Amino acid sequence: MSIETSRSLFEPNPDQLPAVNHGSGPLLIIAGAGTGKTRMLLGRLASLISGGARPERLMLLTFTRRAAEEMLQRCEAVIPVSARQVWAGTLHSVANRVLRNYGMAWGMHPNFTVIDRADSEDLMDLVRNELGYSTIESRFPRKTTCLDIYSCLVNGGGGLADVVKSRFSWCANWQDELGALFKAYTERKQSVNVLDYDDLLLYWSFRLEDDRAAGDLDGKFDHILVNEYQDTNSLQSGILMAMRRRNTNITAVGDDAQSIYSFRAATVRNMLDFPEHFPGATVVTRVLEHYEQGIPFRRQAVLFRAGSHSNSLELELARRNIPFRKYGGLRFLEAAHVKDLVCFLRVLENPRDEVAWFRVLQLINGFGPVTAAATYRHLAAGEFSLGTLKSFDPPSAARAEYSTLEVLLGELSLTSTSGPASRIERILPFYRRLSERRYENVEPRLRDLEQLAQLASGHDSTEQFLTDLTLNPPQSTGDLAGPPMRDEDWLVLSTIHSAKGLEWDAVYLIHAADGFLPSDMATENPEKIDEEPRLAYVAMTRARDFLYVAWPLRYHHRPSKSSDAHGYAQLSRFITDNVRATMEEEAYGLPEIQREAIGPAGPLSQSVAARLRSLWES
DNA sequence: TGTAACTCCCCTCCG
DNA sequence: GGGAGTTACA
Repeated sequence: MSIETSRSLFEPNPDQLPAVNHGSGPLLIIAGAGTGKTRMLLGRLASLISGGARPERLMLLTFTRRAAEEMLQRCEAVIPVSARQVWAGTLHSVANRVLRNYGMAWGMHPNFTVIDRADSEDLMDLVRNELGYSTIESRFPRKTTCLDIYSCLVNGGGGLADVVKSRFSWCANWQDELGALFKAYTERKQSVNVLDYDDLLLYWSFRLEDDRAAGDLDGKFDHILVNEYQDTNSLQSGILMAMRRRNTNITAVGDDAQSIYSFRAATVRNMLDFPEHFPGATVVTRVLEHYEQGIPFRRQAVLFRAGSHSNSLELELARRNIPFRKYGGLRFLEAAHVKDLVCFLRVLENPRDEVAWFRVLQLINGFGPVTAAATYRHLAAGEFSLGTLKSFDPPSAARAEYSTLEVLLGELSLTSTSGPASRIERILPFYRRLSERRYENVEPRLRDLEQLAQLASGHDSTEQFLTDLTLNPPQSTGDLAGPPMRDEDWLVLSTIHSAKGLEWDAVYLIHAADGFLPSDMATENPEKIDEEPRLAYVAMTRARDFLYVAWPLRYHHRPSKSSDAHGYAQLSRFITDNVRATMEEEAYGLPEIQREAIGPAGPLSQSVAARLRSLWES
């Protein structure tokens, strides 16, 4: 990257100077889309460092991984060494860092495993089964719902009764059972030494309730900078307030029209209340935007509401050999075979990890939930020493495979094979035999696993590798059309949520039709309905110069199993043609499918956005 | 009693 | 492709 371009990533325009050069004390910057909020925040960071602030005493927080990645890259381009010392990343990853650094002193078990959403659901399910709730006649909420309620409760505050009543009213009959379930879930996490995403924040937050600990931690950071502040929930803003109990240097930027994370209990209130939470705050509003044909693929993006909305488009793109990358939707780590292998590593690292044991053990033919539970009890009786596996007696049909597994785990626990990559290499042959029985076509799966080993080779310790994988998972690799590295140009497909904070020259918003956007899944209460126009606003304002809003004139219902279902195919061909035409500088033909196509349109997208805005501001 | 195999049904968004 | 529910087999 040349010096000019890297400088321009930071160079604030005159409008932004007051914010960038703000002295001390709390500062809130409210600005709309496309006004360079991130640039302003990075400009401020650079100005703090050049003014003598020590990078390791600065915290730079965001709410999505992509935003964090982008900020870090831009940061490193200008201040390479210093940027790496800044405590930068998603709130969750910084929480992890805080807990790994100070957790021991706070009496935490040092080797905790961070579990992702799917693992949390499995653990919740385990506890739910034990309490006998899964066999109750009238249906108890399913594990996903249970975890949603739980998460809402801890992130948003308020009591169980309130949360259930206001957001999960169909579960009102189960309030007592839910309370008992959550208690058991919490205790179980502690006994098996795992932290879920919420715990990362909760542990941090609880620790801050202690005056001395809070004062201590507060004193370690001179400035805290927060991006996308409108997406904080009350747990998160509580942490920020506690971190600024004495030192009041905090800078937050946000856009009240862009709050789209209510399912994470985020509330715009936090931003509106900023001046109250941080007395003496300076509030800056306004600002600017800028401009710039023959647009390469990578400066174009196709956006949609739900991951599955692009399925047919992906086929069409692959058929025409247009390279693309998809963000959001199914991730690498959610693939069953990747999870299997990760669970091997997890039991080696933390033998108390019940969920991981269940997964590993049930790979064996003849092992179901009951035998797996018996094995775990046996392990527990032996203080979780892997050696006790030998003395467990499995059903006869499973004996041979069980003993292979037991020997393998024994070998892997030796220090000579402690690196994650070498462990994966040793597990693979065993896993290959198991998966040839389970899956039709194992080759692509095994390639994924080699990719995993590749990824692991960058880490010395298994614990560090597992944590990194959970907090910063790789994007799906199977989604690349054509040979991935043939050229550096690819089209971006992304859910609207994952596109937040990013911009492209040309944006195609597809399935802008009732039931898709707004989504028919989001109608249970007024707040969620309000959020849909905000999402549309976010999607449209990702476009710098060209915005296309497209939807099929007709959806076919229920011809299931066919990729032509739902009128997707026609839409897909239209988008594919246009993406290519845009890249080749041909005419931008607008076939009949596009009713209210909106093109050359920096300002126009803004005006449409403004019109939408009036929907919820009135 | 526990496991495997079959069916049907429904498929958010984030860390 | 996975979850929930049912059924057949050891």
